[in-house]
Amino acid sequence: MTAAESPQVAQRYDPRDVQEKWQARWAELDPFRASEDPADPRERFYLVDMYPYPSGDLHMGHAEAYAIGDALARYHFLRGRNVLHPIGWDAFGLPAENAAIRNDSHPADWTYANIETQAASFRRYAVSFDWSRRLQTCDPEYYRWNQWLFLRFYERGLAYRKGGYVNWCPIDQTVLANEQVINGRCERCGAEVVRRVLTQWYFKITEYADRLLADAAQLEGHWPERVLLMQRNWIGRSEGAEVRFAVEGRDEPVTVFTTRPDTLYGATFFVVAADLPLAEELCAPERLPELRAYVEQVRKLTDIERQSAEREKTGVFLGRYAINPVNDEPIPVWAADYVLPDYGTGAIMAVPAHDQGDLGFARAHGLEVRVVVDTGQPDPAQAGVATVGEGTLVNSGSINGLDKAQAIAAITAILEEKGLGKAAVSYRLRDWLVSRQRFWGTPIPIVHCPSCDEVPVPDDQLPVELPDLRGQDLLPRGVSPLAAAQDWVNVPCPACGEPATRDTDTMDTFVDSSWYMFRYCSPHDTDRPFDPERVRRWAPVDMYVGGVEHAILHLLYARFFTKILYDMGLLDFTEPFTRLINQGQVINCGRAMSKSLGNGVDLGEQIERFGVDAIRLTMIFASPPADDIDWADVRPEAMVKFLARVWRVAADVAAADAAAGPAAAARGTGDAELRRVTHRTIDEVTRLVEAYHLNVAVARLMELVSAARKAIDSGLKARGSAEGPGPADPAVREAAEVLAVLLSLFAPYTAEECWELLGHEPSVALATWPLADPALLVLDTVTCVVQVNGKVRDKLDVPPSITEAELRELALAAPGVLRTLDGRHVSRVIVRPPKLVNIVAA
RNA sequence: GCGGGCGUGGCGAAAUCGGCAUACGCGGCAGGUUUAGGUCCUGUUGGUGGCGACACCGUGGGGGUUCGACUCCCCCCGCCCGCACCA
Repeated sequence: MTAAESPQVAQRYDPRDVQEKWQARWAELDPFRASEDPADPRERFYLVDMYPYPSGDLHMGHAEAYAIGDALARYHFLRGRNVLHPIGWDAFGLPAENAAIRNDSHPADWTYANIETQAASFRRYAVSFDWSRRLQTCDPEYYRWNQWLFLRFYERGLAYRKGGYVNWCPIDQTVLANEQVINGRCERCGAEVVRRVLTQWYFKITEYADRLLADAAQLEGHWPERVLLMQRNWIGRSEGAEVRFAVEGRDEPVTVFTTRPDTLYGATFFVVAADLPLAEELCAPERLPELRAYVEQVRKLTDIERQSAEREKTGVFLGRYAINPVNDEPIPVWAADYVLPDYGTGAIMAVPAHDQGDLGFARAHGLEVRVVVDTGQPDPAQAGVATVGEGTLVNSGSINGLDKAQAIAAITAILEEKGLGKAAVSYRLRDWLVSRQRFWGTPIPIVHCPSCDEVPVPDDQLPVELPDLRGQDLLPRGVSPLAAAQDWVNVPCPACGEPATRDTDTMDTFVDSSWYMFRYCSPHDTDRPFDPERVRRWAPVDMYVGGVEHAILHLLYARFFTKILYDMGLLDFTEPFTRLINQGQVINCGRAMSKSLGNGVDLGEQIERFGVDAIRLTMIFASPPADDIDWADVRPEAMVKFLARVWRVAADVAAADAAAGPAAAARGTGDAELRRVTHRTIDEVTRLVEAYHLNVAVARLMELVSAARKAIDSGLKARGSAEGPGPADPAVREAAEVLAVLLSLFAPYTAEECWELLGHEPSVALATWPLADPALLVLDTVTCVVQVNGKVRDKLDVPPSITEAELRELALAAPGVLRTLDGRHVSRVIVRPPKLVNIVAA
């Protein structure tokens, strides 16, 4: 029997032909709207795909991410849950602004045009969004709540302004948060970041460092392990002690942080970050010119140069001595750039014998290296390798002979007793720098008044809307373009009414994305950022789908916001995303797609060629969700073929029904063998989807299609001789229906076509997920593998209920076993009924 | 350097608990349909040896535990990711 001969199906199936038809029907049906009815008995499920940045049309990466999210969302819909699956746009940001400068237009033009393009693409891509909740962060109705939240943070001391070293991107002409600097480069444009001293707004995320760390335990097992790990590393908690050193010529002692207070006797010099005002303070007057020259030199270095560990360690002696508090020994004070100004206190006690960085400095400048922990390893002064392991304290007065842990406890106790220090914790995490010197973002709702200083804009004056700037007005000048908008900047002080000026910076766009998942719950609320009642119903997000590139930035910030909102009493949970799955990247020929490599693949083109269903299926089938997909390795045409096979099963059933009159066949009857396959498929696909093994789920569907095909063809071949079930068999219809519903997770158009062919309406989206009949999952015979010394020598068909004794006897008599044994002595028989027997022979 | 992850056919990948390695797909091969090519359909496809029944080898390498190891343990090699003077 061949396709060409088949009387059942003459026409060919092209999945591209049915897309428009179903888009129109779905728009009418609106099947995915989440219900807010508190009386709705369905279990709620909240699934969020990370919202896109509207940089143009959707691309291959979006196609993968949303195919995964949509499959899961549709699964929960079909399981009868009240699913919230919203979409929005991360619509503020630099590219819009740069486009506006190029085109002499307003960033909003570019932004909203791209959003419309993407929205249309999402509809074509058949993603099951609740479109009524769509949000865009550049809408004043959205960003006014950024401002509202900023003011609440401000009231709590969590938003504050301070001067200090910041990361400045010379291309984008704005400051960046620490998290946005990757290997010393701007994460957006790749330019080398330089350090500048500026007064900026910060969110006090460091105050939440411990909670961010502790609550990560709740996410264990539900978030990818590496994301949790990256967050833990980023927060970088270290335990140690603060030690106060008196310094000649200064009244106040200088505090240092150390993780190794046990090595205090080994401190042979003292270093302060050269570019900290403290360095000048500590410097002997005659050494000042030298220090200043050095600092000048340091400033010229980029962060990349400065942080290179191979570089010779430079520094200058400040002509002063600090007093080691445990032995009153004077140690020289140096200024150097290997000590960072913004970690710990910006000053350290240097223990060259037991710290590699300090050792490098000591060797470069001829400073003493004194071993105080005997680790049994070679002398660091000779070997050039600091010893950091366990050992016994030596040269350390009262703590001699103790081990590392004992010594840390002892020294800490001594310091505390004498008021010279205490146990302390330090974090690598810095406060989140949120102000930006660019236009297309949320204005910071603060007014600067000559007499009242910082004055919050009153809530009833929110939103502070952006002024109407466009084109050249937006050129980066090192200060925010907002500063040039005189009409906008000059306002009466909300407190005293005298002339004052608005803060001209805008917020980091990561502020927008730190709480959008709550806004989705009541996106049209005009009185507050979100309705706590509704958020309580939906949130936290049950499933969050997005790329691992946000492992630190967005996810850390969103967790931070959630904790603040919890503290404000607006949420009753402390973690925003219960479960997280990362999708991999779509690459091409082994590399990320890029214009410069010319290996880009256009999503729209792929869809034109193969249709939406085939592209979605390609994404899902290629690999597990978290793995990268190399587009050079996949064959969308194979998916087109598969879809046509599925369709042909449904079409054959429909044709057989038409020939036989109205199908009266009873459910639950028909070919038993096919029914078993169908129900096993239901069972397995359900389990696989629950475990996110979507690629394997598709493989199971392919097997079901093959089984259905065989059942149909064998019946046709028989022609009255009743050799096989044929297309009219109820089991075949059952298989086709199950197939349509299960397939709808991945290929909604084809699923709809099949569902319709099988006589159902209006949409497979309103179908129910099938339940496997347990009776059909039990096999009446099982293949038992019989091994001799671990090698398969025979196979037996046995009933699943076979006893150990019976199976043992059968196995020992199996021909393959007898042949292999060839009279050898059987020393042991391991029987695992009903699937395996292993015979151990001499 | 530190931390983490991963190595399975020619390729993408499967393998609940330690129990038939390579499901499913791609590619290849053979056949059918076709005037031909393509499409489509069917079969086949880890390696070596053998006409064959079969035998041996085989999940990066080496060792171990076990009746039995892709799976657990130790050592090594390779690749990927994160952090990288954080005191």
